[in-house]
Parts: sequence; C-alpha cells; structure tokens
Amino acid sequence: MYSQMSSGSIRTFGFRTAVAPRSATQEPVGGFPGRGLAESIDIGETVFSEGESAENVYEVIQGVVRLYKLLADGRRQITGFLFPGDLLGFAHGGHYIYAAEAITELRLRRYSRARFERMVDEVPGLAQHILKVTFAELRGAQDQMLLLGRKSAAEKIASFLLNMAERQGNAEEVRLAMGRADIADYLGLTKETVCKTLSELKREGVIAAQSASCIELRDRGQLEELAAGELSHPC
Amino acid sequence: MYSQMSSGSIRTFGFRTAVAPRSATQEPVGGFPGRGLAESIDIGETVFSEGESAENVYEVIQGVVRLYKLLADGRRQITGFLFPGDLLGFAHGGHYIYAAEAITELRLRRYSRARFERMVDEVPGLAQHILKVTFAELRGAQDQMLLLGRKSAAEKIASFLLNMAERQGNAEEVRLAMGRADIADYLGLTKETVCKTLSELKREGVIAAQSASCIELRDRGQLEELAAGELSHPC
DNA sequence: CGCACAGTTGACAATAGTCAAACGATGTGG
DNA sequence: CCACATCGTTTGACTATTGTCAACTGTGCG
Repeated sequence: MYSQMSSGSIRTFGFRTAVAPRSATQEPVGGFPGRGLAESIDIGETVFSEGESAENVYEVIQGVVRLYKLLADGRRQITGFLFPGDLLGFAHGGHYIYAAEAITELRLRRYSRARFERMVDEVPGLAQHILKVTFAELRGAQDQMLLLGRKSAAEKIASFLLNMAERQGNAEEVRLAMGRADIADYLGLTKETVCKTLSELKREGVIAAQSASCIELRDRGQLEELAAGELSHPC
Repeated sequence: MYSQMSSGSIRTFGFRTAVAPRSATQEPVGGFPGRGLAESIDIGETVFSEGESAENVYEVIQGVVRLYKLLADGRRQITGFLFPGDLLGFAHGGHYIYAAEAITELRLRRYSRARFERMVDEVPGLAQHILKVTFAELRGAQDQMLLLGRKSAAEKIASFLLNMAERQGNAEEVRLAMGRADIADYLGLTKETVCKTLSELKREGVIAAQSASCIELRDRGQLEELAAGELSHPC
C-alpha cells in the first residue's frame, strides 16, 4: 500500500490506476466478487447524469466512457475516460458528482450501491484495495491539474498522446476512441486548437496521422520533452 | 460511505474533505490513533520535496501548507492548501508525488510510514475512513479540474474566495494566509492577473479589501453566480 | 528612517478562442 | 453504383483574454 503497483489496470471512480494484471474484457475485475447485471448502452447515450440519485455502481466491460462536469452555461470539463475493467459511480451526498456517457457502443455490468457497499464492508481487503486504487486516481488528478493549469496547448497534446499510448501498451500507433471535441474538453482547449496543434506536430514530423483517429508517434523523445515542459519553445 | 458527510474537516493527502466534527488545532484527528512526533517548520521551509523517498506521514497541527508540483522549467501548480487537522504524505512507488512547504510558521506531527501503514492495516474501520475522505478529495480534485480547464480569471477568483470563506465558517471577511503568487499558481493564473481581477471586483463593489490579505465579500450572490459560470459577462 | 519585498498598475505581446468556410469520411436513397 | 446529405475535422482570418515586462506603491521590519 502506497507503494509500487503491478501491471494491469482498474479505474474505480474516474481515473485509471494500475493494479493486479488481468485480461482485458472478461470476468469481474478489481478484486470485485460476484456478477452485476449486464447492460448495453448506445453510442452517445448517458449512463447517468451529474446530480442524479446515485443508485448504482458500474463496471465497464466493453467500450469507452467519458466522465464530465458542466458549468451553468454549458461549458464542459471531461475529468476522465474509462476503458474496460474500470469502475464508475462515485457519489457524494447520495448523488453522482459527474455525468457519464458512452463514447462507443458500451457494455456495462451494474451493481446496486447497497450491494457494492455491503461487499466493501464485508469482503476482507476490498476496502483497502479500493483505497489503493483511489490514491492512484488522486495522483492522476493532480497530474491533470498540473496539465490544465500550467501546460501550453502543445504540451497538453503531447501529454495526452503519451498517456493514450501508455494505455495501449506503448504501441507506435495510438488509436483515439474519442473525437476532437472530447479531447478539447479533456485538455481545457477548443476543438480548433486541438486540430491546429496536431497539424503543427505533424508539420514538424513529431507525429503522423493515418486518419483522424489513428496517430503515429514518430518522435517519442520530442513528445516526452514537450510533456515534461523541458523545451524552451513549447510550441 | 459514499454518502453525506458531517461537519468538521480533514485533509488526508492534498484536498480538504468534510469528516467528523473536531476542534481546530488540538489532539490527533481523522480517527487517527496515537501521537506522532512533534515538529516545527519555519515559514517558507520545505516539509518534503516531490520525488523524495516517502518516509513519513504528517498531520498539520498549526499553520498552513502548500502542496505543489513542478514542470521541468520551474512552472508550478499548487494542488492544494492544507490547514490544521489535515494529513499529508501521499506517496506512489515509495516517493512523494508532490512537494509540501510551510506558508506560515508550522507545527506538524510526524508518523513513520511503517507505523501509518500498520495502523491502516490493523485498526478496524480506519482504512474505510481514509477511503471515505479520499473519495471526497477526489471530488475536490474534479472541481478544481473544472475550474482550471474551463473558468475565466474572474470565475476562478470568485470560486477561490468562496472556497476560502467556506473554510472560515462563511464569515463576511476572508483572511488569506497565502500570497498572490500562491493564489496564482493554485488557479492557473499569474500573480498580475490575480491582482487585476481582484481590483476589478473591488471596482464593481463585489468585494472590498481591508488589506491585501483580508477580503470582505460584499455581494456573495454575484460571487456565487460567477463561480457557477452563470453570468453572460464572466468578467 | 529606509531597505526589502509583496502587491498593484499600465503598456504591450502572445497564446488560445471565435467565427466562418472548406474539406473529408461515412451512410442513405435514388 | 453514384449523388447527396450529414457530421466531424481542418484551416484561416480575426479577436480577446491572459501573460510579460517594467515601473511604481505600500507595508513591515531592522
């Protein structure tokens, strides 16, 4: 606990964290015993909304989810993307504190909150396991605060691409499940700035694009320097 | 768990969260049994640095702490301010994931990490308690992401002032323990923009200033609308 | 009293946002 | 099978918010 974690991943409540290794889309995960009810959600549909009464906890079986918060006038901040194996449904005061929507066709497993809490209370080590991954989520949240508050557009894009690559086994080719608008709302930019910055990186030969959703990382060193804020000319 | 929390506060690992009521600067807190070693730190001094081997967990007894992360070129993002009763020392891979410095004269209680982990393992309910406050911290982190990614300078300042007021019992007068540069690095702005925005709010009569560190909230409704992003003219 | 430092203000620059148009892929109907 | 409609992406011209730089002010401490 509070120490190095092994490979594999689970996202409990909005941030990806590394835990025990497991296969990508199969049985219950996260040390989570028992099966929930299967549920299918169409692309673009809402799993739950911010402020809604928090009845359930979900596990992503297949597909990608976006979590976000809104300001009164509609401005949106995406706080995280969820992949198979991740859990969602974090609540405060009995209400979901963010909204969740399907970015792709989605398969979920649903657990009632009562059952989830009973399991956390009764299964030995489960509370501690969830604590561990929650700490890791907090760490991700702090990295994202550094990104949102202090990085330039190019540095944000570089960080994002490396982050996505890492989740895909650091392959040369990164597949983006989300559109430009989602990337923008995740990085605190506009979709136009995301486009322009990607084009700029293409022009410099740092990346190449097979298509809009498939990016090749041609100069990983350059991207890493950008992401770390080491370059005098951050764009 | 995952439900409404009572008054009082604890900051475990960087974000303030509401837990069981307690007096402000007295005995051990957070359901945390036993006493740690007392330690005094001068204003501006470092408690620990990012990346340093994480030997200890600390509890703030008196004073204010800033937690921050740095980019390679020195840009700084403050991820939270800690007040009496808060805990700090979150680590990943055996190393602190942020730096901590004293904003004021500071009194801490220090617990060795081994002892802390033993307590978490052995004391019934402690892991769950820490899980609860950690969830609340995560919520605070998500609010801060919304602020950093999507709010204007005026909206950030309004949110910050209301946040500080809330921690001081929602008094009309807010006392700021931190300087303009710290506020700037917390909100993702520069100190000049913080000054200019505060002056603008003064000009509009929304706030008044007894001194640089003592702000009077004259129109709380206006501040709340600003913080929520409800105003057509966000500045 | 004056030195040092934090805070404030203003002129100007730059990064990112806005608006609008064009382009490209994808999917449907003729 | 092609034409067309639609939606997401890309690009460019222009705007605006915030950052930079520098000077000035106020406050507190020796």
